[in-house]
Amino acid sequence: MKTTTIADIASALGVSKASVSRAITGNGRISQQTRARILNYMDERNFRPNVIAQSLANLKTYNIAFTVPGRQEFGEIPFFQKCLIGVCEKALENGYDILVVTVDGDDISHMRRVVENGKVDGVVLSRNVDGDGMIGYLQSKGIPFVLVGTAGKPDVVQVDGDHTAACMEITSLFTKAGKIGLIGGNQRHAVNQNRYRGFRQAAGQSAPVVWDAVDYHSVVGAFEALRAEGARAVCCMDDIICTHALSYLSKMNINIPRDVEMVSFYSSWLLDTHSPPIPSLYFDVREQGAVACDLLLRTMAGEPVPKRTLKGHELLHCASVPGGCV
Amino acid sequence: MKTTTIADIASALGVSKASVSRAITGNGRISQQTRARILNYMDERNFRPNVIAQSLANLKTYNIAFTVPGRQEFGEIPFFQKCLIGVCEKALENGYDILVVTVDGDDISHMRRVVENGKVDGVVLSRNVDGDGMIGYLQSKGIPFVLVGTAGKPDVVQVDGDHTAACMEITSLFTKAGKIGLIGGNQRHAVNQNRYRGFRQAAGQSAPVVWDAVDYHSVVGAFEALRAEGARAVCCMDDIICTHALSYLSKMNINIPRDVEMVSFYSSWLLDTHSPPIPSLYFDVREQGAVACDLLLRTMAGEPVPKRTLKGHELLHCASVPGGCV
DNA sequence: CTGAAAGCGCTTACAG
DNA sequence: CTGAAAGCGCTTACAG
Repeated sequence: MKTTTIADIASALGVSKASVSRAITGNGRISQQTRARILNYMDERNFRPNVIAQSLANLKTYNIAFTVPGRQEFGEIPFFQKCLIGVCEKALENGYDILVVTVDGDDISHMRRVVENGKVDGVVLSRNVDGDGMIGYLQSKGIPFVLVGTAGKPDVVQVDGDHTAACMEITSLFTKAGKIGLIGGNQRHAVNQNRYRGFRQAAGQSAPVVWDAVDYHSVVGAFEALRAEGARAVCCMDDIICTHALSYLSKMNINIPRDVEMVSFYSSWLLDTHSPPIPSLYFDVREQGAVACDLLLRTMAGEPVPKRTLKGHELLHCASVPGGCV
Repeated sequence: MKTTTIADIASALGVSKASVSRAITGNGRISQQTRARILNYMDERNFRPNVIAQSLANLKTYNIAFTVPGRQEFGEIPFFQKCLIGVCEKALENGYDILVVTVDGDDISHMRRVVENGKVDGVVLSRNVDGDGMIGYLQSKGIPFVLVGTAGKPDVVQVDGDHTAACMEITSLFTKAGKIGLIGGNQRHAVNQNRYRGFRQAAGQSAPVVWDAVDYHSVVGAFEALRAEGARAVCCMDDIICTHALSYLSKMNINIPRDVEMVSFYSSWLLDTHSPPIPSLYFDVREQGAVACDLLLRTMAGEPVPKRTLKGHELLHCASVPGGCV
């Protein structure tokens, strides 16, 4: 079926294409009357202007790129889904759509293609890995972008939970219980560095830490190492690590809290229903995505925006903290 | 900075825009020599044609829509991420990008907008919920689409795991153990209906089933109801249900396999590391996404494709099946 | 307030 | 094989 264009509706109404366009965009001078008549007619026919043509005329795409890790690093956590939804919600509200761009390790070729093909007006980065050239590339292209997460560079607009403060807060609840250890994840991830920092601030320089626990076996190894150093409480850097650890505890009949205290720096429905529930930190990732997208849109509109936005957290399952929370 | 166009490179090389275009697309007659010269020059300058302009000229967008549920139904499983990655991989290979479209309950307005604005050439639907008007809408618009999942309508191109066969297979491993019960999820989901069917085929008409266990408490209620009916083995329709159940068992000190056998119709890294590991079904969702996208691309190219593609599954943790697997 | 015309960057018949 | 021209569907100065 032939698609109808503004030319069709113009001739049907006996006006010019220009007037139709003005009715649609609201730009330029046009009488309320003819505008209403045109809009009304379009509504009846359920006409929608072709966005591609608008894009070409305006040199804007009404698309925003959102990065997700490629197949290797995807993981089993729904982080990216949640963030994506937040970004999507805000984008759709403003007439923008989200284009997904996969990033495999340090390979940013997909982003290059999308940017250089002129398919997006801006980008939302999720979870920055230090060392890939993404940020430098986007800056060199002068394309607006916002990061959900943390980057060392202070000139990058970023939105994140305050992991350092949150981890310090939850860790400090256990400092009187005895020695505390930390099972850390991938050391390259910026977010893990922030969590580590919070842990150190509360637990002190001598508290034992094991990095790069990325699967069941390395978690078990880390846990045993910490126990060997006399840890009374074990902090897990995220919910996956914690779940692995809990599954090991259950297998070995190690009791919480009698034999060890467990803490997680990241919540999960799994930890909520564990018995006993594990104290953990909750961040609203969907909200962070929405805020990031909002900042991006405002940047694209030329408004000034704060460089660093830190969203709050919640402390879950205080009841499981010996002595309770403050 | 002024963006460079094919006109720029044409004049720089002393040829016409038409030749440059022919060099890019490979369409039309052009000598190997000038083609190579043009391509070479473009490479050096790292020139990429503006896709938006190509879209308008070709009346193609090189975009594919991928649906995800909006914030209410998102859930804690990474299903959509995984599927999305598969779709993305295949799309990118073929020069297409993925546009994310959220669907909230029965509200398909976002899809309408994207389609009627002419922003996509085709769509990949994930997880169909019977009753929303999505399929009917897309058919009425005549836009090509493929479903990852199952729909009742035989004229829809669909890709899915063979849940019915898989659930029948795993259920039948427990039929001699005694009475089997099933904890079901949302009854409206097509995939759940398929799983139910497989369960029925293996367990028989009299086996007890409880539907709509959607959170910890309803799962516990369902579990107790089945036990009250004398179930020796309990099948969980997915990994979330199963994890909730396991967490209840652990709390109540109910032992596997002494007190009850547990089975899950959907795998998860959580079940893998549970002690003992829970027999479960594994489907490669990323692959399903890739296959769906491939079928869509072929449909758009006018090739005939099979209406229904059923991908295989794996049976995980047979060792936990009493008597082992066949 | 309204229309005719040029332009966004590319493609593709149509003539050479 | 190559170029000049028209066209994809919309927008926006520029004149009325």
